[in-house]
Amino acid sequence: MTIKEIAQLAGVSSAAVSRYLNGGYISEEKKEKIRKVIEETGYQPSAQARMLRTKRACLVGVVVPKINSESVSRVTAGIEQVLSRRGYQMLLASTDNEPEKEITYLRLFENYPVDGIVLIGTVITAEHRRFLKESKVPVVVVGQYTKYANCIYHDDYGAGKAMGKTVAELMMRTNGKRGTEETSGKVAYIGVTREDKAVGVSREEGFRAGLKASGVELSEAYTRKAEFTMDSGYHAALDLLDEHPDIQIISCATDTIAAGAIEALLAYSREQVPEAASASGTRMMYILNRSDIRVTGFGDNQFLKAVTGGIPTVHFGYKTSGIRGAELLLDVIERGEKIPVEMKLGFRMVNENEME
Amino acid sequence: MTIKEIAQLAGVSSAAVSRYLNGGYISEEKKEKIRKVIEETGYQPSAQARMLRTKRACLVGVVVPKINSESVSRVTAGIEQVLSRRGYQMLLASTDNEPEKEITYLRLFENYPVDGIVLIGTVITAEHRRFLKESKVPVVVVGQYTKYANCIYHDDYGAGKAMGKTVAELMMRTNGKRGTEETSGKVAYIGVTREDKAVGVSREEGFRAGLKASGVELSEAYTRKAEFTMDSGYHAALDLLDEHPDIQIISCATDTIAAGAIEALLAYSREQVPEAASASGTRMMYILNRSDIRVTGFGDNQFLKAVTGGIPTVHFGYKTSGIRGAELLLDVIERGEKIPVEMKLGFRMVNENEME
DNA sequence: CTGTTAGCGCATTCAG
DNA sequence: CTGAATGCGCTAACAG
Repeated sequence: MTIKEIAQLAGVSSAAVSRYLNGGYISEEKKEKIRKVIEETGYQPSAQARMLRTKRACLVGVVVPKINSESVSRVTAGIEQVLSRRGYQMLLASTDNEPEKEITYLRLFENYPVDGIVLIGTVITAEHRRFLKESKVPVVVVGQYTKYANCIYHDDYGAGKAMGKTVAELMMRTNGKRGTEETSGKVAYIGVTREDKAVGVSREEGFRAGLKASGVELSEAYTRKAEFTMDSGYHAALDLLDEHPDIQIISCATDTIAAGAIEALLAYSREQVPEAASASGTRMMYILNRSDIRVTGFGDNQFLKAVTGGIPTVHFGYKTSGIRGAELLLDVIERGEKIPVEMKLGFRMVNENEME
Repeated sequence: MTIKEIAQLAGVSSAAVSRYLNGGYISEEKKEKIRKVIEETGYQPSAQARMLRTKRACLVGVVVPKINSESVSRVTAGIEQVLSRRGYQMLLASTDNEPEKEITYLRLFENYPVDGIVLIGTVITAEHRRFLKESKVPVVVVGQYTKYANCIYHDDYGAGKAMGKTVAELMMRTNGKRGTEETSGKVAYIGVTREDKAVGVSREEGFRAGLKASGVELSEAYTRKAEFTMDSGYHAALDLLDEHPDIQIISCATDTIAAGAIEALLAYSREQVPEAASASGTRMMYILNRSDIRVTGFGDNQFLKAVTGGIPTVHFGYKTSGIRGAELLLDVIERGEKIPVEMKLGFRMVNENEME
């Protein structure tokens, strides 16, 4: 079905049909004829051809690192919220944490009918920068700082620092000492690649600074790097536990990694007290953490909170960043806003006094 | 930048450039010239215009009910795997569990340059059926049975039945009785809307049948309906617990709902033994379930497994359904396969003897 | 091997 | 108000 065929069937010109479709001048009489033909045929105009002409799609593409993530879904929920309110639709492309795929999908969107792109950033490579500089369609980056595009990011350093302080206090409360050898070296950290500036660098540096401010040092032997997966967190934590029996706290760069760490502690407990657990009579009792080890995270994952009761973590305004990001994008799409924007969003500690 | 401009700059025809781009006959000499111009200008062909011509996009659209879901992400992982291997890319559209949005996005994809569509189905309405029947592009439905399109679905009934039997056995082991009043009425079920044929009907009916086969009856007073969210499961479970102090098992239609139920039990335990918990000295000990209540789910969620140690659940071949779905789709896209296919995938019980 | 030509399906002039 | 004509950027014949 093409607009031309509809025009023939209705005995009008294709232009008339086009006007009918787009609200141009047209007589009631022809309007009715066209309406009927369209109804009968079930004709649907090709969005594709329209876009080739108009250069407007009322569509934005969002490139995300992965699909199954609470933080990502909160951001996209925010984006979707403002988009739909303003008559836009949203398409997603998931890169499965492969930066090269990110470029591929950015280019795909660039040459596809989308009016703008939101990149939920992880690693910003030279290729990324080149793209941001040269892109034909407006882009806003969410979750990472960059000077090559409008961006909205979170105060990862501040959040890390706050968490560092919280952890240090926890240690002190437990040990009743301050910065002595007895306490130092007993907090472990599972981070991520430093290529991720927000999570891998700022968050970790902040964490270190927060600890230090309270007189606690994070020793290198007590740190590990993990991927952004539970499984990776599990292995990192296991490794940590094997090598350092004196660990009291395992702080993780994300709640997902923290979930893996909790899994590791669970496995550890089982190993250590298989008899006690199964002989206890109340089979349904799980010991989530080795009694002297606690886990912290970042991201305020609701799932984790539900099933564990909540570990100390940080709430970022993910949904807000999505909202603001979409607004920024629409500003440049619709109003040609040219002034670059960098926006930093705050955070909120969660469960810092958990189990106090 | 258009192909025409490149052609001028390189002193060749636009057709030559097109051939260069698409691997047609072209002399080394011109090839070199064109290569240079393209490099200098950073020209990128408009995928959009190309598709208008070729009617091929090497792209498939996937409509999903939500983004933050392990089952959905496993399906898309499967799809992506075969797609990328065959040179296709994947775009996602999330409907946030609103069936109307599903139609909207299906129509978007229909008129957008995609070669095919995968619908991860929830509710199949009359509108859906109409779309499936009339769609201009091939569609395959994953997760629901339908006769209006190629579909791949899971044995929800069988899985429900197996779970029913498992639960019944659990009850019997615990109570040492079989089908007496003492045991009947003590298993609760949190289901979902019956509009979802797979999860809301088959799974639940199967569950009932499984229980019945073992002499246990599920009484209506012990069932609740929930959305596909943790929060909804939480409230449903709380309600159940309030009304029926004799519940021994809460079976949930999904692991996500089960997570909510676990959260409810946690909240309950806290309420009931606030002193005991905080006075126990080992602050990090969580009691996940009220000692006499267990929770079961469906879906084999890895996150849940990690942090709880694993509840009885069933593993569906989600990734496999994605793989098969994509293969089916490509068969009709590339080879014009016309024979309709319905594929039912099996399941595997997980943790059925958990804490035996 | 190469350039010219003719559309893909639509929206937009521009004369009526 | 309306239709004929033009072209968005590209590819697919077609004749060189």
